[in-house]
Order: sequence, then C-alpha cells, then structure tokens
Amino acid sequence: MHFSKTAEYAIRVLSYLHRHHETSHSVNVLHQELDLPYKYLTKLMTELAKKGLVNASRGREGGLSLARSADTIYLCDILEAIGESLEHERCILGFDKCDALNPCALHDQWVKPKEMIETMLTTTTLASLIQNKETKL
Amino acid sequence: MHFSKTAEYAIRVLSYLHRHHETSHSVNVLHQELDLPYKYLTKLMTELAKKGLVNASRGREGGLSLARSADTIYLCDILEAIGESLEHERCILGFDKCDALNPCALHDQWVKPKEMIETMLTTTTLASLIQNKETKL
DNA sequence: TATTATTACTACCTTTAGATAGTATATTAT
DNA sequence: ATAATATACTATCTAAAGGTAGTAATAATA
Ligand code: SF4
Ligand code: SF4
Repeated sequence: MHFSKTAEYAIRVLSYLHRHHETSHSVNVLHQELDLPYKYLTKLMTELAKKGLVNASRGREGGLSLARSADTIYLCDILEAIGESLEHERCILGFDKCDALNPCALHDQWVKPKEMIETMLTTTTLASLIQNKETKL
Repeated sequence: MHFSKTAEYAIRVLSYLHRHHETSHSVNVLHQELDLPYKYLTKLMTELAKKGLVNASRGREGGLSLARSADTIYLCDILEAIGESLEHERCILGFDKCDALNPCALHDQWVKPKEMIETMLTTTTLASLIQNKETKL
C-alpha cells in the first residue's frame, strides 16, 4: 500500500520547482537539492516535459520550470503524467469491472478509504502544498 | 497506490478458507476455485502456514484450513504475514522518521486517508468480510 | 566561432515481484 | 506394503521498476 518511487520523485521535484519558481533549475541542481538519482531524474524530467508539466530548455542558462500555474496542477495530473492514473490502478482485490451491485468481499470496507484517497488526489494542487515553506521536500 | 498481488492472493485465499471452513482444501482446489497460479500459491500457503495463519497437512485427505478463528485474524495480520506490515511501508513522500512536528509537504493532506486505511486494516477481520456470501472472491 | 552548460536520446544494468519446474517428503486409504 | 494425494523445498525464469553510462543535440556567452 504505497506510491511508487517515481511518483514520490515527481511530486517532490515539481513542488521544488514551484517553491523556487523565480528561476529555472538544472537537473543537476534538483539532483543535489533533493538527493535524487541524477540520470533517473533526467529521464523523468524529459517525460514530464513531454506531458506538458514543465518547460525544459537546453544550453547554458537553460533548465526546468513549471509549465503551468501551480494552482492548476493537481496531484492526479502528476500521477497521470507518469502513467499511474487512478483508472490504471487495480483495486484492493484486483477485480476489473466491479461496482456496488457486484462487489468483492472487501468492497464495503474499502470504499471509504478509496474515496478519501481519490478526493485527496483530485483536489490537492501543487500550490496548496507549499503554504508552509518549512516542510520537507 | 495499490496492494501487491501477493496481498490480494492472501486475502482472497484466507477468505475462501473461512467461507468453506467445514473442511480443508488442497492448493489445487484453491488454485482452481480462485484462479490463482498453482505453484505460486503453494509457496504462499507454505509461508502462511509458517506464520501460523493456516494449518497444513500433507498426504491424502490433507490440505489447508484456517489455524485461528476468523474473528481474530485482522487484515493487518495477513499483510504482516507476507512481510508487508504497515511499518515497513514507506509513506507518500518516502521519508522515514517524520511526525507532525517535522512533516513533509504532503503530510496534512495525506494524514486523513492514511488513518482511514490503517483503521480499516486494523479493525477488519476475516470474519467480518464474509457476512454476505454473495460477494466475489 | 569555440566553449561550456544544459536537456534529449539510446542502450544497458540491477533488483524485486511474480511465476514456473522438478523433486522430496509426509500421510492415509486400500 | 503400496499407491495415491498432499505439502515442502530448491532452483530457475520472466517482467517491471528503478537506476546507470555514454553520447548527441541545443543554446547562451565569451
Ligand atoms: S473493493 Fe470494490 S472496487 Fe475494489 S476490487 Fe473490490 S469490489 Fe472492486
Ligand atoms: S505524509 Fe507525513 S508521515 Fe508520510 S512521509 Fe510525509 S511527513 Fe512523513
């Protein structure tokens, strides 16, 4: 019951870019500041650029910055961008097409936590994460 | 954001054993009834036997059955038995020692869903899953 | 234009979860 | 005893996630 490392990395990096949005940042800086594996991060950032979440510019003075306003970027958008959208996630007992009329044995117990997670992911924006600048990233 | 297949399998198998607790069942039967990979299941059941969740007896008329009363087996016990206890799970941003005083950027948003999941896992017993025998397994 | 700092691309390596194969061992009905 | 039916054990394979390495392309600046 956990998020993937890739999801953690993406959320942390994008939060960092928002917190320091006055300028752009190279992968190398993000790597050092957030202690994430450098090469893995380049791949991830390339992907996030393709998906339109960040702007990437090469060459001297290049680097990465948010492509959209942070209050329009929801956590589910980030998961979507790395291929872990809510729909692609299998549920607790792994059945595909199930609903309240054809539930698995765990459905009643799982439905509430599941809704809370989905609500959190669909209503939390990057901007709302950064209100307290003291929190870890 | 999902459970492991192993966790799914364990929950489903144990639920089946409880639902049909009048007798014991061979791995082969469980494999056929629940459509789980046979050899993988033998390993899993051996593990669950070692951890004291099921009784395994070899030979003709042997098979598997619950070792404890179903109302003493909580979902977290099952996860524990397969090495996925709550403590071993990294949290949403993957920090180790964090608390309300030294939180990550997502802590405030994550703390409620997290509690709901933990509550569900620590209060739901196998027995409580089976009240409606019509649900899928 | 040459240099330097950056992202982009391609290929490969490592670890882990999941799954498979074959054999040994135990139990019991006959 | 023997045959049949189970679990237990050991070794291996596969696929996916995570991570590394080297090089090409791009852009600013000196
Ligand atoms: S908990 Fe509900 S949604 Fe999830 S697999 Fe079971 S029936 Fe389907
Ligand atoms: S959400 Fe809370 S418990 Fe989880 S990593 Fe962040 S600070 Fe730690």
